[in-house]
Amino acid sequence: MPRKPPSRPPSSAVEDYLERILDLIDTKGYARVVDIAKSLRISQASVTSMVQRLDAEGLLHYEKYRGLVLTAAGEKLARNITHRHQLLTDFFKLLGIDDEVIYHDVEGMEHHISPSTLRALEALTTALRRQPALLAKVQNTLDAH
Amino acid sequence: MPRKPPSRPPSSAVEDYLERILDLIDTKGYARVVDIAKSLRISQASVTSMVQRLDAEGLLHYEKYRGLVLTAAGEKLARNITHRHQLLTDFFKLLGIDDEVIYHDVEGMEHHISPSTLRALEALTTALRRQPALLAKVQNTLDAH
DNA sequence: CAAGAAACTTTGGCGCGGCTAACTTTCTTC
DNA sequence: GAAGAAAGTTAGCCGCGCCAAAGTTTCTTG
Repeated sequence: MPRKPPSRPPSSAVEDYLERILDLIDTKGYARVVDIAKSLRISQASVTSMVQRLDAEGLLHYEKYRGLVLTAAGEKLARNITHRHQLLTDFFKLLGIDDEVIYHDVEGMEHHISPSTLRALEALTTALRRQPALLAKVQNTLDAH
Repeated sequence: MPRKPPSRPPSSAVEDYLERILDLIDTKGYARVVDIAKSLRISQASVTSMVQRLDAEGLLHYEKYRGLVLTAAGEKLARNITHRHQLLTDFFKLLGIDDEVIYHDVEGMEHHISPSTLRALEALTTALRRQPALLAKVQNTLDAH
């Protein structure tokens, strides 16, 4: 059995990179340094060094000048992150929050939600979808400033 | 009129400090460096330098070796932060999430919630309090793993 | 296939927010 | 009021995650 390095939980930055990389792969078939950089609005230099780090951590395979692919562990992690992002977005969408605001808030909050909190929000979202009257009430409260 | 420095929005660290400082003042009457340090589980040295910075930003008055008091601006900001923290805690409490988890999650998320999202959560919390049946349903879903 | 363009990497640097160690000031206690 | 304890400060350092500038590799195109 290969020895696992101690590995602390992924930082917010690591989660952001994985999320974008998976999205690029799912939509374009591959993830280039230049695209990751544009997507995250950071420099290519920053992307290169993070990609090297993610390779060292076993989350992706990186070949200098040639590109990268997620490992099984990296893809699994990335899918969890994406799922969490989607659940949060769905929940706030249900509350009628503006898309721009949702994007901003989810981007910041997603890294700090525990699995159990996420499950609770998921259950709540499901329950609320069946209570449009309640949601309408919330909207009224908000519209009344 | 004094010229306002450009001043970016407060960092998460700044918000954490203000939150603890206000809490100490409200409960003990004053906030000493040593207490802030214990409360945030960081060194006194770190607190000293942050306090100097908060003074420079006009959020508190600091007198070397003698202590500190919040300015009007600092207290107002701190109360907003505390209010936000409390709303989030109340909301998750309603969902039946474990206290430890709430504490952890709120600590991380609170810095990333827009006012409009906060208002929506507040309205939702109010509406949900009147729907114990719905909340029970959420609990059932969660208990069923 | 040569040469310019585009992509990528390396190097060195910076700000933030922490730290320890050493020092100074203030408080306490006898 | 002297001396030790406690609180506070300063100096110097570190890791993270970003950057610009310069160098290297790969792609494109006439």
